[in-house]
Amino acid sequence: MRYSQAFIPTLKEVPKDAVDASHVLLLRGGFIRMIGSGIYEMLPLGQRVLGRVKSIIRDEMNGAGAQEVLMPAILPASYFQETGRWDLYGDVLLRLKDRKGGDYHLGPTHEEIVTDMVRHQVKSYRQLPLNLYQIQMKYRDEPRPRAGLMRCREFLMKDAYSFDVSEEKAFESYATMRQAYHRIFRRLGLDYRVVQADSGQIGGKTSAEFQILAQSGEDRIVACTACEYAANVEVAETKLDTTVADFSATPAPELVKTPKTKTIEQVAGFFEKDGVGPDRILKSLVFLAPKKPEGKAATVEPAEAPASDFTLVVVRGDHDVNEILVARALGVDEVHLASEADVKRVLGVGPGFVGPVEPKSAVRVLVDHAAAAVSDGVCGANQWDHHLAHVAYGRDFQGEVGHLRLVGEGDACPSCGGKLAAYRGIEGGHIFVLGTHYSAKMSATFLDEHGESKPFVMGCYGIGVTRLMASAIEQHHDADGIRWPMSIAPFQAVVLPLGKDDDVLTEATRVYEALKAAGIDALLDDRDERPGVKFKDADLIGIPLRVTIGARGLKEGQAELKLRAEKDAKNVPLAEVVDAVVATVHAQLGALGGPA
RNA sequence: CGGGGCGUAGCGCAGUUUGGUAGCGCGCACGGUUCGGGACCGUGAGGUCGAAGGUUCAAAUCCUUUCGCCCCGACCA
Repeated sequence: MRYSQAFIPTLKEVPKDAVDASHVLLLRGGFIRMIGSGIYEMLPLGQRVLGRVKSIIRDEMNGAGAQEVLMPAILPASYFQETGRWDLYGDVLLRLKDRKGGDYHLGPTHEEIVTDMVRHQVKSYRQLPLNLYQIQMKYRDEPRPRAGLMRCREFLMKDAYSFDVSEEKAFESYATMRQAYHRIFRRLGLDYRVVQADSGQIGGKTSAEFQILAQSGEDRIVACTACEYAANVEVAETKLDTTVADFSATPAPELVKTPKTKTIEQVAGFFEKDGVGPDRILKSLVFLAPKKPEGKAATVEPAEAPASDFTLVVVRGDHDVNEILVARALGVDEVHLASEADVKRVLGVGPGFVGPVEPKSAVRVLVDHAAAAVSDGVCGANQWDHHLAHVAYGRDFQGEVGHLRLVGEGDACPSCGGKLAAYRGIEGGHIFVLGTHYSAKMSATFLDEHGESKPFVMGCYGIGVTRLMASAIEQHHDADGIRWPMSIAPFQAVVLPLGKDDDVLTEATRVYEALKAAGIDALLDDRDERPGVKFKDADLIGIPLRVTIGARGLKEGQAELKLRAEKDAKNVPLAEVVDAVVATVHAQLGALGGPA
């Protein structure tokens, strides 16, 4: 491609709405443009990168035995109604009506549709296993789209679905996909971790997330520094210390006036003189967990919720409550932090002064192991502006003890006891064993070798394609711009002729043509621009290899070869520069584990 | 949905407090000089000031309503 004919609208200034590196650089580099909140169009450069990501995914999916299909983005309501997700999905589902008033929606994911496809066409165990995938736009009316391509309302997703005769076989399909995902993420040049995860609304019991490590990531994960254990903090475990407080030497509880000390920080500040840190403060949070009718969103008016719907959860001041674990302990789907008004109504005192010692109402009390181990703690006194010092679980308050907190940096690995390290991650892929969750609801069955009718055992496997494109930038950029991995760069090499000298342009064009002939995807910056502009643009859009040809070098028969990711350039005889580029491109692709 | 911020030329912004006929930088067009890290000089095109209503002799500016975007939180594959 000749730059003079290319549509690459780079920006010198940072668009004001962009914050994260990937967002800023995709906009500045002329890769994408926003059309509405969470809705973007791909400009030529973006489309090129996307094409490369897609082709790597296709390559590995096909290699793993999956077959590509394409399902509609616009779907009649009946399929999601069949499994109940028409109601469950709530506002996230983008709904529309056709001219006759019929209900439709844009597909947020396609389990129902693919299950329908298979139930109509597959009748025998002889036709299994089957793995079907598509790369297609997904639509979710996110409560808050953000960070450019990271969280969009329209986004490109690769979603695959496996169908097997048994749970055992389904796990084999799952393992195959897991391996394929490893190859895909590696070829994309991403630093990632596979972590245990919550299965969320999709359903199913076994799942793993492919988390791309990045400071800007929305997810928090922990990984063991000594073994393979890694998990999303939502489900992370730790080697539990189930020691219970030894209060034999603990003084009697003492009511202390603590005006205006509501937060842990303030309480710790107040009791600092007594040597009490956050790890000796008992934090009490009130959760509302109404049992909700099957398949319906919670309808209980908070103002009417009885005390029995509230739960007091006690954790150490330096710990955070894991709401998923609380919900699990209570046997409900989800819990919500109670409103301030509810807390006052039920416990007679506001947040900050609530405690587990003789609460005003008979609320259920759950105590985290670590909090139960505090032998001389401080907690809210259930009176305005008062805390209780010298309290201990077992003596001053009771409750059901369990694992309720978010695991974090420094906690003990549940599998080997080593130290866990905390990271932030971007969820790039998520793989699930679904079991018969969808097939049973949709009567999707086959006949096994005994002539018996059985539901398909399914798995599903997603990759956020557009999100991966942004993730790659989060991991590969510097102050000058993007540093694309060779495998997904919009061009593999850029040839920069400098100056107005006709001989320079002639020679640069010769090199460019030779690169193309050698199978290199090259860009020739033949624009009538000053050198600085060409350098800046090349760095910004992140082309991995740069061949610079100037008047001085040309006289000496030299070109300059520079890797975007490295600081220094080196001179290469013009006669050898094409070979050098070809060798470097192949070496880098090979290093990423792809075909060279 | 709660909190905060912002909508003025393609992009980034000033002007709003104290109403008076819309400005700067970049980009764009033309001419000239320049040419290895986003050059310089000159000329020029480009704006229903997010939208609607109101106050006023006069509204980007004041009042009301509304739409949109971003950030934090809630929520979320």
